[in-house]
Amino acid sequence: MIREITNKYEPKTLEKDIRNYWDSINAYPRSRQLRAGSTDFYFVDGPPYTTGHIHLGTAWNKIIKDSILRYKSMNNFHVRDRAGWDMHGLPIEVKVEEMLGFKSKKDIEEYGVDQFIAKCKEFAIRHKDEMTQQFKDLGVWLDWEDPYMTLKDEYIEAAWWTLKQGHDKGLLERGKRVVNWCPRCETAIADSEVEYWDEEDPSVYIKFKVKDEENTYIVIWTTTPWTIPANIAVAVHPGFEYSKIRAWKDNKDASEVLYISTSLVEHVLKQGRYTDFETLDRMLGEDLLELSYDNPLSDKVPAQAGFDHNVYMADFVTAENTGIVHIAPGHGMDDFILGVEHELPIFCPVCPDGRYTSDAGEYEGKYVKDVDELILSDLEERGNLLKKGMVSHRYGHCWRCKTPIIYLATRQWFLKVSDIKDEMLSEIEKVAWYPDWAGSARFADWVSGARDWCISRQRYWGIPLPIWICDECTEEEVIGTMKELQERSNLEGDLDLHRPNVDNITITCKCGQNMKRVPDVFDVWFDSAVASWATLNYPREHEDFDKLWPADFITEGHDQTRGWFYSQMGASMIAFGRAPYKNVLMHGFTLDDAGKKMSKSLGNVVSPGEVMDKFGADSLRFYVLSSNAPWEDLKFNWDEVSTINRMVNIFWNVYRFPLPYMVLDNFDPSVVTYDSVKSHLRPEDRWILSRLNSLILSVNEAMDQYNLHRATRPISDFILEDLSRWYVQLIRPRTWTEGDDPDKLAAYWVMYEVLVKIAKVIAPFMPHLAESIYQNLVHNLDPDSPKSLHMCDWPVVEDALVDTGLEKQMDTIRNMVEAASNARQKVKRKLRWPVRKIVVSPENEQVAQAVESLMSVLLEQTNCKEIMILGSDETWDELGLEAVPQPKAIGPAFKGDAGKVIAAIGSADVISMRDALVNSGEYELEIAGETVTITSGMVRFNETIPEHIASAGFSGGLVYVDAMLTREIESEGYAREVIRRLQDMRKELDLDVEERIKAIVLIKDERILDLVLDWEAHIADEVRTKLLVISMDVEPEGDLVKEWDVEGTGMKMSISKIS
RNA sequence: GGGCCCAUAGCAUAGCCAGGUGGUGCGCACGGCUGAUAACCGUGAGGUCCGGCGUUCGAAUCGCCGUGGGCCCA
Repeated sequence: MIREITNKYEPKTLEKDIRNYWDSINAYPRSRQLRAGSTDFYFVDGPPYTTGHIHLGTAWNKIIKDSILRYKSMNNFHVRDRAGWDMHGLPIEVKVEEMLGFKSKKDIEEYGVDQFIAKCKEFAIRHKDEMTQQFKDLGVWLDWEDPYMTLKDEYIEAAWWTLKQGHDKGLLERGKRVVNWCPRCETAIADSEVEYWDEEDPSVYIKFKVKDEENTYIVIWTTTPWTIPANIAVAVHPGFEYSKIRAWKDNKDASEVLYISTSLVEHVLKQGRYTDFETLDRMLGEDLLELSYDNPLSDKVPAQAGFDHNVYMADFVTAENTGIVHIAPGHGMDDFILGVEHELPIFCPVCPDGRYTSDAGEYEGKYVKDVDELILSDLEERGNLLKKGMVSHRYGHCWRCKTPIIYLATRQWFLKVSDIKDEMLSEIEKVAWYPDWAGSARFADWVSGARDWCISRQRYWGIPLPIWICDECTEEEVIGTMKELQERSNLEGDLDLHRPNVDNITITCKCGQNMKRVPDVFDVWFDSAVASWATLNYPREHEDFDKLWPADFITEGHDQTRGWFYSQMGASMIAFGRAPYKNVLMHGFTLDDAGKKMSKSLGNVVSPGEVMDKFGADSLRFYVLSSNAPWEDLKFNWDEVSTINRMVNIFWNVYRFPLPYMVLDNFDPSVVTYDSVKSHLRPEDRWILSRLNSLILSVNEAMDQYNLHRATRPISDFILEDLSRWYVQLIRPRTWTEGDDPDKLAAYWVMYEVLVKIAKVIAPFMPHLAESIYQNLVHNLDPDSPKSLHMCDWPVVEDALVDTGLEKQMDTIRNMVEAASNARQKVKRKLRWPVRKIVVSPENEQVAQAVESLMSVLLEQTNCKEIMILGSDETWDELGLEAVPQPKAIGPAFKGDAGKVIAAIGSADVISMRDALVNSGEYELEIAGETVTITSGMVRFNETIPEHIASAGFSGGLVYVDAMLTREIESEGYAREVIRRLQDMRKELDLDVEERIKAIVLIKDERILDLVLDWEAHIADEVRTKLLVISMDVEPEGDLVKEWDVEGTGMKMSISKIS
């Protein structure tokens, strides 16, 4: 049996019950198994990092995934969807360090690496479990029971195996490079781990003394004075013009000679407060090559004495500051490249912890970021400081601990991505990107600028680099699997592949000596990079990989362009030479309602839990899916969520509305079928069925393009506009009839059909609500039906039921009803009062036809007794016509008599005047016995509308509402006024629908009493009275007595229960 | 400094690719309905379509230059 439902939509309990039900029947695994054997749809979950609670963006991400997968599954795809977790890396180490109160790597070493690793693992697993629950609460169906986890052995093997492929292909390289370095974490960090924001730093102009030229200097500019001890060269642009100038401050005798870019001479001199200058020479950058200079701090940094300091050419020099760039090959990317090119010393006198080494002489032991002031005063002492100031500029920071990064030249392991860049670019074109520019513009741009990927980290909690190096002969070997490691190390059984255990495993080199593992771990981005095969347990197992890989679909936020989209592409190119995915949907970010990033410091963070608490998961889901195109940033707005919630609530009411009647009538959809009601379908029934099928079609089209907003918005429109505001209003009277009325059964069948199909259509987006409707309306009646809606097939569009012409007609009718209602307001006639007549002046034949075929709907919805349709040139004869004289035309023609003519036009017969002017263009007007002829330009005609008639326009023409009162209409109107008030009183007493009452109505006005009495029997029926007294002398008394003012007439009514 | 995206009423959005009188929802004001009723419906007021320049008979739409926001990079 169909059951009635609660009055209010209560998502929290409903959703919880549904999730419990899913658990109890194993709905998720069954729904997947059901499709085994069908076409596979291989989805790879971008693994969230296990640091704690999910935020709105993560929720949105999983909601998109879940909606698409549910849709695919209902469309008979066999969905593969292991959830994934990113569980290694510096972020977790940093959190654990914070918990343990650690400040540096020394603390970790003292605490014990094995214990530290254990803490990290515990942290990752605990958070994975917490986050799993939060995702489940959103109704997200992924394989939560058997997720892929980057810390598992089989996963680590996938990473190892991939690196081995890189090694075999000659793409793995160990080399000294300048890397982003976090001096707190004491590790290299990837470009993608650097976070930029504005910071105040010194802005200094420094003079380097030119060798063998008295009092002559090259002027450079820098924001990192601490790199001056490591200065090896300066660079100029070969094409720029430079000037050699003599400059002085007030006293020309104390002048200096300076080399500066010509265009910047004045700027620099202003900085140094020089008062005047003269140009000695001008030259191109390339002419500066023979200059050499002294490092100003060479007395403090003895190692500098051993270096030459010369000028070099570089294209990266810009015409800013001085046009000459200070080069420290140990401390800058460009500097390093220039240094390698010219075989300069890569001088890097800084330790991993950011303190100077003994190579830095007197600066040894000082933290580089602390010595800026000291170095500046040393420079000043030596007369090398031209200007010191401050500047606010973008500076990089470790994105975990927020420490400003420095650049250090260190030995690291690299994957030579730059070697395979072109292949990557051509693979990008083979992938379908949604939206297109995510791949063709954005991703392609990032890849074309890609540099070699530094994959080594000097840390603990990560996948250890599987590289073993011989102590003796420096032979390198990369291990690809655990089995390989067992063989090479002569160890048996499962090996712990994490640090520190794996650090102790040695293997024997060809040369007979021991090989030791390099101590580094992988950059954590490499972990998730291998997800598309690691989640299939490749290379340990091959079967799934051969069948499924590459992924059919992935989706992540646009920050992952440089992240997971890229890391996967890189790793896959190395391992397999092709893209690891076929379709990529890039989604946006969640921002606050002002479009600002949500952040703890701004205090504008909204958690998904908060939203679910207020409105439930389904409303949150529908909100994030419908409010934006997926690839646009979502400005979270509470009001909009609440609007969605209102829509869902209306849907709940729509669903609830027919249930009491169906229950009362024992409606059974297995007996009442389409065939049995087919011949009783009204036009509005056929209309809503057509709309329903058209809706499914548009949802299909949108979903095929992953356009979730274009799928969900029409659903919401359908529910509000078509179902709630129209269809339910239309069928209301039919549900009231008693007995086996075929007209009523037809309405039931249609409503049932619509609800069941809509439940299926909303299933991907609002899975809980959809399931609960399905359980009540389908599974509840038919135990053989699938146990869950999410095991059902997606509804097929029934072309035979689609009638777009009818949809258009209904649209017209609705506009007409609106116009009529508008016109009623103008004559102040409530809808409760019938009107005598509505006249439609249609714009074209289609509109007229719409009125003809949907006449019944129009009559009912406008509460009107008769509809009249005018022909194309016809005007309604009850409208008056008014002649408006045109003085502009009359004046010149009649001069002094114009006034008389105007007056005569006003009193002439309007109809015959118009007819004559239309037919012949002339009209004979009589003025005081004389006849004058006027022409058509002299008069304009306006329709005049009588007071009881109002008109309003609509998209297809004009409607006139004739609200003239007749006795019948007044009588019906007053009767309905009385009925409404008695119903109101019933409700106030909270009576049952079926309950019978006694009612007394006292109306002192005899005329109105008389009018109401015409409808006495009808009133008694409508308000279910056993005894009804309507009179002018029986005093109302009983359970509830009220006085009313009905259109200015006082009435007193009472109702009482009859026991 | 560079790449990509975004900017339309108080708020949120459609329209932009394929130029032709800018729609819709929320909120607001007024009104209606009355056994979906702590629900629902109608009407109305609200727009230099971010700014400027250009192309065109005509620009929210196309182009260029700015401004602001987002992501990514240097």
